[in-house]
Amino acid sequence: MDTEPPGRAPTALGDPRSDDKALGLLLASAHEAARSSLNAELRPLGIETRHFGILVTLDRAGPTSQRGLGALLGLDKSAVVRIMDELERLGLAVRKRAEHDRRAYAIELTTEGRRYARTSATAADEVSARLFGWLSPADRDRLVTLLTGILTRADDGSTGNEPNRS
Amino acid sequence: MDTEPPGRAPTALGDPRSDDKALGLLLASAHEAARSSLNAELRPLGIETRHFGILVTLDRAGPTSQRGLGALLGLDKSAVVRIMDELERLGLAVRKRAEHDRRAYAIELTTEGRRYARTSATAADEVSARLFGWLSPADRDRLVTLLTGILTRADDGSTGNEPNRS
DNA sequence: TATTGTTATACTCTATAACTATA
DNA sequence: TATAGTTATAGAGTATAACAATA
Repeated sequence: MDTEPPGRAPTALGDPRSDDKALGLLLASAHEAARSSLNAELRPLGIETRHFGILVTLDRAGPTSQRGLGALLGLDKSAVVRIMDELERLGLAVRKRAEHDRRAYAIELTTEGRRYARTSATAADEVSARLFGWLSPADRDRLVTLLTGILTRADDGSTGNEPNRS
Repeated sequence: MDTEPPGRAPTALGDPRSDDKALGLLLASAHEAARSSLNAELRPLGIETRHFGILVTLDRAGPTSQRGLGALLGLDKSAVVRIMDELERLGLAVRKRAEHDRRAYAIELTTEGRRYARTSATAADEVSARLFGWLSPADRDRLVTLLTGILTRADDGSTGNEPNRS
């Protein structure tokens, strides 16, 4: 018989269909669970979501500065430094100097890094298939529209707490 | 006709309508922006989202044990200890001993705590109106269904990876 | 033995400020 | 002056393990 969803109880504060606090909690839970799932899938590779994002971005966009990576992924520049330190120590990416601007880097994937980018993308696909695969194209489109609407409205009025406007 | 989404670039990794990684990033961004908005609104009261959740829950459910609060809000018991320390220091809640179980507390709001619970709920309503008020009942229903589906599918498979031997 | 709560610890994420070297 | 990157630091979220008192 149907028991309550285990562990987390997204409706604990009320019904998210009518209760804003419960809807916010549901949003938080879905995000946290999704990230946790991806981390679990990436664990055998020895990387986590933060590395994954940069690997995939570099594999896609080619050599990029740290600031560029931060802008693409919504990360602070200091966060990119830390993640890049880890990726270099893992031998997956290298900091080469940009030719035209000696302040900046042109971050490149190593051969191993490119392999990791693709292997981890495949691993991530398995998580995605489970989490998002059941969505019809219309469902998915709707979800993106709804989330984007919430995001832009939050960013509008959040007391000038602008994220990465650098 | 469509220009790029402002501020954060949730589509930086790709189009979330077709790219799973971008959809995950969008989910993260929406959550983070929502929490940030609520924190900004609660700041004048001197509390944050974590206190808000407990205040509202206590105001609604009446005296509750710490473990009960954690279960309702998806918080670890050690997290509840920390938040309760803060709420007691703020004079908003008190730890009374449960009558039937001398291990447990029956956490109660103070008069001031009840006032805070309602004032902060009103403040939260303003955030909610901006973030969620534009959703039609059908939109909202759909969003809840989609997020719940993602959450349960994530919780299903992500914890099975832990070896967790005894 | 199991559970409530406490403490210690640790890792992640986010954010800021101060600093360097270039531009 | 402004920008790319580095470093240090801090707060918040999440999690676990060890422990005392009680069930």
